[in-house]
Amino acid sequence: MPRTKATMLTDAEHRVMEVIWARGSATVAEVVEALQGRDAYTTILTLMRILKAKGYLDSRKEGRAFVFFPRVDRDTVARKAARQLLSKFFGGSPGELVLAFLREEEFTPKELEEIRRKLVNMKEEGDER
Amino acid sequence: MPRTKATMLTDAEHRVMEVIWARGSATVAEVVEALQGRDAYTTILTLMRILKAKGYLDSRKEGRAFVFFPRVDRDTVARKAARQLLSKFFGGSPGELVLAFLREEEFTPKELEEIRRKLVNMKEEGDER
DNA sequence: TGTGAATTATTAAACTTTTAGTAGAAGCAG
DNA sequence: CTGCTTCTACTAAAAGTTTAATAATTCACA
Repeated sequence: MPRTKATMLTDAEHRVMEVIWARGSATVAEVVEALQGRDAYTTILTLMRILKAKGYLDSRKEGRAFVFFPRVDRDTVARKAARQLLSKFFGGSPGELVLAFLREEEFTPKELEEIRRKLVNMKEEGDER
Repeated sequence: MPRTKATMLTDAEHRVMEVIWARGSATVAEVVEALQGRDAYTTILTLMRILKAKGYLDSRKEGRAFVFFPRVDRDTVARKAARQLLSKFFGGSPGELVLAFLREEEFTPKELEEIRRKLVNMKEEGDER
């Protein structure tokens, strides 16, 4: 039985993607710099090659170097990761996760206020229709 | 540079842990049965050995077979996984995640009501002090 | 045009994950 | 006690992850 294809970002890949999402695009050298030399140049190069193979990045030659840019946007990846977490631990329901955190009182007062406001807005919108 | 030790549950490990969390404890054979023969007996055995080495499970000999039981409870693991997701994608803030889902309106009305109620309770508790 | 710096390509080592086979121990059924 | 069944221990192979060195290429400029 072949192992099932892993589709999520690994930790190392995620570090690289964050840099490129933040900048819009980047060369290998730029990612290395942004990560403050955490990894060797060739390590980053390998990761970016893998990310391209996986479809997360694309690249075009620009002058001497390749410029890489995202093919998947951050929100989409974030949402997918969240869904996966939810399906594993929270019965697939975002509400369960929220309630788990609420139970632990792990929100800042400011966040709570923002969530309340948002909920009120949604209720009003719902009532109008 | 040695690679940084991965501490989270892998997918295969997670499947096994879910069975044992649900039952309280289980032998290898019981896990195999619960997973409906998805994996060979020895595959599950290997995973349970790894989980024991990682500290997620412990075991005691009982009759002919080993009975495995959790050393870490599900909520703790869930919360840790959630934290990791949050730190990767949502600025470490549970509120950000909630708001992301709220933006997408991915809650059921029942969940929304429950969250509202919970928020009101928390507000009252906060006001009393 | 040759040389040095930058960049990419190739290769791979060490470890983890996923999958499982085989050998051997240990208990139960006659 | 002898063989059957159950279970564990040992072993391992293929793929994925993380890390990086070395070789090859290419461009700029002296």
